[in-house]
Amino acid sequence: MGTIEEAIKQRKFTNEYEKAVVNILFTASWLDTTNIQHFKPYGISPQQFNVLRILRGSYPNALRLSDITERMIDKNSNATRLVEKLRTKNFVKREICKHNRRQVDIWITQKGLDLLAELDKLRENFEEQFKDMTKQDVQQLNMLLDKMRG
Amino acid sequence: MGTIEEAIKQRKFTNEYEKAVVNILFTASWLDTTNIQHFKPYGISPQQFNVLRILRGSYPNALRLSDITERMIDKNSNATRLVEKLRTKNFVKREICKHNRRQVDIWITQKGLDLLAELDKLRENFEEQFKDMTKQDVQQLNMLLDKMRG
DNA sequence: GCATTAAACTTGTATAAACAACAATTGTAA
DNA sequence: TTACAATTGTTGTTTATACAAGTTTAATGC
Repeated sequence: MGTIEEAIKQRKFTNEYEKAVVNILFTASWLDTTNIQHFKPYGISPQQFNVLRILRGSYPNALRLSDITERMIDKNSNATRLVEKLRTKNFVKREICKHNRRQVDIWITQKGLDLLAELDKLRENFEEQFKDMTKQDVQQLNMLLDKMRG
Repeated sequence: MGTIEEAIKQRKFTNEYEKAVVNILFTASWLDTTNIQHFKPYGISPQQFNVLRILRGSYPNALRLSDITERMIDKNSNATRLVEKLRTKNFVKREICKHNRRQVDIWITQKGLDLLAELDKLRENFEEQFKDMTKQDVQQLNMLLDKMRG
């Protein structure tokens, strides 16, 4: 795909910072599109996948909704609705917390774990294409993104 | 904000590639949220802003809808509807192309140019916060993102 | 205790994205 | 020329986002 200039047919940017912003947004959109296509046959969205992975991270312990929100990539998303979508598909279980009835405990189910195991394989293949980058490249990229957010 | 691990309260990733994917998506979401807030008082969305800037790039020449789609950050967006939104606000003008009546020519108006000039100031301030990064850092970041997309 | 405030979710609503299906125009080739 | 295919946009529909307002429960202050 080459440089961002080629990808969006733009010759010049005001400055390198502007270009980096566009580059990040474009790369994210590209990743998202790929993810959507990956997940579609399994009937989940990238955001739902994200929630499932968060819950796998705490398995076998439950998380509260607020924990999920805190850990989500897209903080603006509506965790209530994402969890409800996953619940109707039996990928997660939810229960009002006994000690504080305002809170909701959420677990991933075995069916959810099985789905993730299936998707893990797909994602390994997907990440294969990044192997042109050295481990050092990727570490550097992570460092620079962290630095950019301040 | 610090590292991505802090930002999404996650301790470990499967590997650095996985982490980079999450980091890009998270950073893009963060940028998008900021952009939405920037543009909201002016009644446009980040995508509409993107279209306006594309049209400014070709000003005073028109672009066809297909040109705009080709240059958009998010290729999945519906350029027809974005342009229509901008047209009702008089930021752009559109006309069926005389030579090929399937095509549509689109220009940015003076009102559109004025809006962008106003927003340019905001964005300069916004980019100020990236000045912790050296120019070399940003160039490196751009290079690595380009490399990641292959 | 009782009113207030805060916490933790949920719901409502307007707008936008995802993606397929459709329509209109032009190009091509027997 | 007259089907057939390809280009270029538009429209429909389902789902998701953005964000505000509402609901329920718990904590706090008098």
